[in-house]
Amino acid sequence: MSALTIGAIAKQAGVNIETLRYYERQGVVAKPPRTGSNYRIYPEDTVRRVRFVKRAQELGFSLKEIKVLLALRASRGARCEDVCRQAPRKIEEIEDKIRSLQAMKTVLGKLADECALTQGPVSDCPILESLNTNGRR
Amino acid sequence: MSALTIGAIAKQAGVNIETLRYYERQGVVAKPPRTGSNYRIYPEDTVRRVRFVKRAQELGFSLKEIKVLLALRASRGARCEDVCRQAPRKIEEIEDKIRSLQAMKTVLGKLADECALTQGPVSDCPILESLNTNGRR
DNA sequence: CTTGACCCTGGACTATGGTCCGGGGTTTAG
DNA sequence: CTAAACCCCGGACCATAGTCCAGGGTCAAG
Repeated sequence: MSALTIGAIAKQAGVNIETLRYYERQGVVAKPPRTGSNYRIYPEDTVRRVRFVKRAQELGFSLKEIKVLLALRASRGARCEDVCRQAPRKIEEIEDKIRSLQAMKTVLGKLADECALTQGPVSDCPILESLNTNGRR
Repeated sequence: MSALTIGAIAKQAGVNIETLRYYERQGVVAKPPRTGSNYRIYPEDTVRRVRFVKRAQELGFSLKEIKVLLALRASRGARCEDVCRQAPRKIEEIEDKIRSLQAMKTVLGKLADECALTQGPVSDCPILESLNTNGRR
């Protein structure tokens, strides 16, 4: 039920074995205990943690940032508030990204709408016009 | 009013000169004409284009993707629709990113709320609990 | 007890997105 | 005219996030 080899973790988490070793070097995944023959043996929930890392990456967090996110738990001497104070800052960062993406979506959406009304050649294309700068090549 | 040197563009767009030359190599910024002494002279709107690139990058688009975005205009033989068909796909990608970010924001927000109610030591911290896996170092 | 699947390490290699450097020409202000 | 400031190119170098490889040990089935 516990004690998985690196290969099993990799398979379950959908990552390369090398990636796990890399994460270990980078400190985003705990150094697991070793068997007598020096094999890593991971607690089962490592899979969850790796998936968390992957998810966070998809959201634009770097490994360094993810380490910070996870370090929310690492401060052994801290009190809950010390840890949880970090959350709002991260939330704001996320909100900023969302706002930026929404702005871009709006722009693209508007252009696409205008496009739908324009049956002409490229020269009339609203998207092209909006990106209009100069010729490439 | 037009004809800016690379240094002027860089300054106005807030990027390094090297970055502009790099963008040129990568094809995200048009190769500008040269003076007799081989200096690049850029049309003024290059600044807008570079800013667009920077903005798009902040939204998680790679230079390659940005090239595609900009290539919406490059297809000389295409009609408007051919170009604008690309937009919805990009919009969906953006929406996916937004959804992911919102999900993460929700999770973080919930945890932060729980945190506010928890005056205890780290051992009681909801964030730590949620990230709970195993010890590092 | 051998074979294949798995694991170990250290180091090289990849791609992306720049950034810096040397060596050398140009332009402009004093 | 000269010096500072600017530009050119090619190539090295950096960080991030992996990925691969060589050379070698381990484990489980037959």
